[in-house]
Amino acid sequence: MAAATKEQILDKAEELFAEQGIDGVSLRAITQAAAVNLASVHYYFGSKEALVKAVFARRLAAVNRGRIALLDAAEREAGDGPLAVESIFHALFAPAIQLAQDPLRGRRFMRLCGRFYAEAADYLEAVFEEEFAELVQRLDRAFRRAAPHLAKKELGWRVHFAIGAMVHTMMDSDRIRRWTQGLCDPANVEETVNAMVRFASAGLNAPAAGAAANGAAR
Amino acid sequence: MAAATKEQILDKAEELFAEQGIDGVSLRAITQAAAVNLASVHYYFGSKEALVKAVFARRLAAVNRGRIALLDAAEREAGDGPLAVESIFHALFAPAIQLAQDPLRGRRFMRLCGRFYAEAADYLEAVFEEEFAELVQRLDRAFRRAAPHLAKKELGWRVHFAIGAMVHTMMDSDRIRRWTQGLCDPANVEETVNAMVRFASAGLNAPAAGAAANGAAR
DNA sequence: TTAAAATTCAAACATACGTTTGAATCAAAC
DNA sequence: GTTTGATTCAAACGTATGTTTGAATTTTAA
Repeated sequence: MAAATKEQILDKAEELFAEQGIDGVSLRAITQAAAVNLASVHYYFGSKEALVKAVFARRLAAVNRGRIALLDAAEREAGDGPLAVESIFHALFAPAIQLAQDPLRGRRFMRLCGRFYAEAADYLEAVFEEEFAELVQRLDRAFRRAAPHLAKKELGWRVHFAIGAMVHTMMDSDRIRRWTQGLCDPANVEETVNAMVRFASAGLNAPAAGAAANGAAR
Repeated sequence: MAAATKEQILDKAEELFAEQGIDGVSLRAITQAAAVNLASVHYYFGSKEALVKAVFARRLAAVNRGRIALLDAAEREAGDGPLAVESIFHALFAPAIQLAQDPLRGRRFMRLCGRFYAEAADYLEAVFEEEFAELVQRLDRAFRRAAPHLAKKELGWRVHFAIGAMVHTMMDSDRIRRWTQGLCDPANVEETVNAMVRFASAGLNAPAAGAAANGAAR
């Protein structure tokens, strides 16, 4: 029963942070929900800030490891041939959206991840830079290989937009469901990822700047 | 010098909220930055919550009015002919990104808008629903007209993703600039909106679910 | 069983917060 | 010049926060 307290704190913190944001949740709320003593947080983590980092690090590393593994596999499979934009986006999206499959904790952490990324709290920025450094490099190289016809500027914009689509989906998975009366459900991981990959890939390969609007062509 | 205090409070609150989030900013910080007395907030607004709503409402209504005006113009121009997806997205994106043109206040509010949308604070939810009700209906109708070949589900996903791209750009306009070493600059409104419209339009018109990944075709 | 370490606990600490108060100051009207 | 209302001000209120403390309790090991 030793480390159980630590885990319970992490679990409840993750849950409450996702629901109410980091600033909106007090240590008292966390410890009460976890049925542990208030001082336990400082005993195990040292400070609230350290707890936030721990909550964050517990899952993000795994997600990014999953992404890089998928990227490895895609590049290995492509060999010397062309690398599909679709497989890069799949590697980027799937491990994150996958979190939604755990109906309780995963879903909440997905939301929290998006929130962290969106809020970009001061003291988390460093963790971010470190945690994403390798992935960013890998993605950059992969996209440049998969879409060599794209100017650096357009590639930058479009990858940025694609990440926006992902983060938005991670952050508020309920809005899309409400808005479409349940038709689009982020809990359906495969469908969500596929829709996202199709959207992002088509967006990445959009006609270049010069082309004028040409209506709703198929 | 009467209403000047009120405006100063709104300005500084907007600025600080955008930088540090709503919970992260105290009334003392706001009033000190605005060089007004702490009690002024309650004198003019009644509570912090009311101040937040005021900050929010001051600009969001204008943005959505701009969107609907552009939508009106696009539909009028289209007449009975086809309505271009591009012009719908332009109506949705441009008034929001336009905020970036004001190098000080607008930029900050753009970030704040994204933050509001992302955080979706409890007591703002109602304001949101009300403020966006008309726009959502108009967009829904316009997209169904411009892209009648799309299934409701796919349309839902893709519009959701496009909004994600926009919100992400609004929320952290610095990350894309840093990431691309200044190549992509959201302060360049026209370029940003154009890139976003191209991306979203191509994403909306992506091939349907059945089509397998076919590499980086142009 | 006993000693030592790890963990839990209730209580308090200092600080920061949103809010309220009532007097002081200012602006304009008579 | 006096009066009235609007505005500003310093100070305090009550509460909630993160953190610390030191004793009580449990666990571990010999």
